[in-house]
Amino acid sequence: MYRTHTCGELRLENQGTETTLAGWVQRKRELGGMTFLDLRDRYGITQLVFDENSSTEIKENLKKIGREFVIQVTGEVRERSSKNKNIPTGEIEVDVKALTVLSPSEVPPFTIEDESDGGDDIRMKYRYLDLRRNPVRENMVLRSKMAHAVRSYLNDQEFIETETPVLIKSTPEGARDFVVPSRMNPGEFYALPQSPQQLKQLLMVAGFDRYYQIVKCFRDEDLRADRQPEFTQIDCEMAFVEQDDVLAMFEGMTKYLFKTIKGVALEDFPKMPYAEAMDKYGSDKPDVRFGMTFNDITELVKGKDFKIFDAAEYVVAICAKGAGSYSRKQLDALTKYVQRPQVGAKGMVYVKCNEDRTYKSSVDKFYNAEELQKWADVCDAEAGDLILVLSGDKETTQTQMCELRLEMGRQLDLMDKNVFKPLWVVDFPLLEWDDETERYHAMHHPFTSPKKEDIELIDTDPGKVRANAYDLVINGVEIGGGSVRIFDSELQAKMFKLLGFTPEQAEAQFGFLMNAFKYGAPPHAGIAFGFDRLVSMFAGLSTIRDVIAFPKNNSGRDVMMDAPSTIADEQLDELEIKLDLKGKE
RNA sequence: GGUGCGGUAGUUCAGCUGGUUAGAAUAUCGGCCUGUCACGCCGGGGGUCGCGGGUUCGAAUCCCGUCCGCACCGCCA
Repeated sequence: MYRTHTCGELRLENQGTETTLAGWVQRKRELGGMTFLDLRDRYGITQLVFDENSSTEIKENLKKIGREFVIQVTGEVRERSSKNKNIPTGEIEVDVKALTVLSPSEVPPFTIEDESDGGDDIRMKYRYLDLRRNPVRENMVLRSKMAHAVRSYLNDQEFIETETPVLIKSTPEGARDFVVPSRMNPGEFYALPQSPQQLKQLLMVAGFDRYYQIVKCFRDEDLRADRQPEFTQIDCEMAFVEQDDVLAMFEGMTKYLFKTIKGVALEDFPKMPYAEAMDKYGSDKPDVRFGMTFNDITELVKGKDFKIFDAAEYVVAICAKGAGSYSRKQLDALTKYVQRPQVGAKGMVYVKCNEDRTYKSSVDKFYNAEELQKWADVCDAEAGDLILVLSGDKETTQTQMCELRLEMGRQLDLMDKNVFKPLWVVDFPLLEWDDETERYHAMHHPFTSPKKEDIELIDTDPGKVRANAYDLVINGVEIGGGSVRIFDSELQAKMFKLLGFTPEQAEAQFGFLMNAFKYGAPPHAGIAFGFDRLVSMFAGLSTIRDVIAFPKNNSGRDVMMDAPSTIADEQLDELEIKLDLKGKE
């Protein structure tokens, strides 16, 4: 037996008992005549004591032991003469009578402590050491608990957890596929699923009624702090439901998670149409923890000889409460912020609302106090507030103002990460015009159903058609999204045509789904949650990397395994693949 | 594909308006220490300043290129 107790288990009431512990050496403290050693496992830390009375053999062994050695000790639990209130085992220690080195360790490249001295780079290379650290392990434990809670909730609701294949068919819509060559079918490739979308719809045709899966999905696109090439979805689908049924079910699941895992009781989630989200926040994933909503002042500012505003399609203002005391320097920094290429605004207009009800603005030359007063009225600005204005074409300016609003939210400390404000964004457009390919793309995916009342517009004004599609947004993060699907093969064919597929292409790509719909497809709808983002939100992190055991770096590499890598010529021969790398020697 | 920031001891960083022998903390090694718990004290070792080129009497420092990391834009149905 390697151990009788864990390193987090022993208490004062265990004193006098003989115990055997095994774990990693956290730290040795040598005081000459005696030595303290902190022994660590995932459960905690227990202090071991060695002194004059220890055998020569133990003393010899102890000398060789360094950080991160795996050792096993047997000894008696006794009360400490000086106690440590900071750790649960702080009242006891183990007087060691036998010591075995189970496995030595080289000096680790960074310290295995809560506040490690290691940077991201080195921690990823030695991820197995990083995972020994409490904060990282706690994230993984949180993830495990959340997955368990999800299963528990959905099982109680009669959902069937079903695994779908990872080797599937490539589809040109959407993100780039990761692709796997088939040895038995030379020249042909599987694709890894971007999501099990069609498969779960087939499960509805199969009559499964309620399906879910916590499943890896793969997208060969560039990475971000919140985007990995392989990531985990809580993937769900229901039959004989309408949009509101799905929202209610998964609002329930989200509330259940917040309640059981974080002890937070969420209020009912408001629903906001996409159009409203864009008008008020300039984003389809608004952070509604704070207001500072957009005010369209386009008409108000025209005809005063300020050429920039006169030429603008759209002029938008936000009111930053209490920021009227911003210095020239701070305002210049804000202007610089919106002028960064990532935001791309040409400039920024400000209006300070002074305490004496006068106004100081960067456009005083063009607008008098009376006119600025009107702006302030529209923006609900009072003395001590700051009005910020951007202008240009509507879409671009909305995006830029969205960035500025978030930056002001950060500067004014309005984004408390312990406050959670969820909402459903609904009524997304069905289609999105793509200038590059000069055709419409499905905004969600090609199986999303249009709103009944908008169906006529499909032939006349496709861009105006709204979809039965919805996103769950929490604190400005897109946590989940889904839609009511098309279950009528005629409507589906129409959609494919609209998206530029010939009937032959549609048949080749999605024939299996269209076929299935010929055999009695129930009305169905579904949703998928970004599980990594949900966990990172619960953990209070802005990156999903630290809630993934073995994440990839910014360039999609696993720096620990050094993947991807080249493969042997024999492997290529078997696959009948010949490499011809363009642009590389 | 693009923008920004970064790369200096095992590690995290300082140094960067060019100028003696490139520093600090921590880790590590040695010595002292019987109640520590971030133990303490004393001492030692440790550097291709990412790489290549250029400017200069002289480059960690300035310039160009390149590689790598991070954040973001594009992209992500």
